[in-house]
Amino acid sequence: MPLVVPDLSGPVEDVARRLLGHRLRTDFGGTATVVIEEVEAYGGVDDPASHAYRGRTARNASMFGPAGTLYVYRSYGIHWCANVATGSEGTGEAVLIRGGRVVEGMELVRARRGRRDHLADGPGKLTQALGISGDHDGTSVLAGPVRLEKGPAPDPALVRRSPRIGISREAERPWRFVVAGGR
DNA sequence: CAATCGATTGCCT
DNA sequence: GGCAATCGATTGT
Repeated sequence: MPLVVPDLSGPVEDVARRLLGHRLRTDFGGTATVVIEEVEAYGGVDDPASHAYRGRTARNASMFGPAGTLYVYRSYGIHWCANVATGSEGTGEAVLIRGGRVVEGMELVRARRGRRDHLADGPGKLTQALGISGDHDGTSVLAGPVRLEKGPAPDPALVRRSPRIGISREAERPWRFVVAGGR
């Protein structure tokens, strides 16, 4: 019997890479699904680039939840960014879902985004495409309303690894994974 | 209590 | 390629 639930155990950078090819889906107001093509891993209190670095706070509490807990935070006062907590409860490790390709609910996504392309090729764009907001912070991607589902892993030859984007500290840690042809 | 600054995006030149 | 938009958690006085 194959595992039907995403495996979120193990080192966070391994989980991040594993999430490539998985799907993120929402059903409210219509169904929209994105295949994940870009992710970044963030560690817990030992990772200076992570929101969890300074310990548990009101904002980042979801990062410290059990694996599968959705951590949604506001970025630049405008956008929402979605992460999935991984590892053991209390570690603060999470994977930032940075980008993907819309495979279901195309017209719904286009309406939400107000444009016909570049629908989910960035963390803020992806959350807008799926209708994810702070309301979903703390929910589990294993139970919905925002669900993570297993999908076929991409060709390993197409997976690129690079430093994380948009951060000032510990920028050299190569914990960003992208499927080539994506961003 | 006031100041600071993003794990970004989209429109401008 | 440059930069404004926008807001709340975090940090400083």
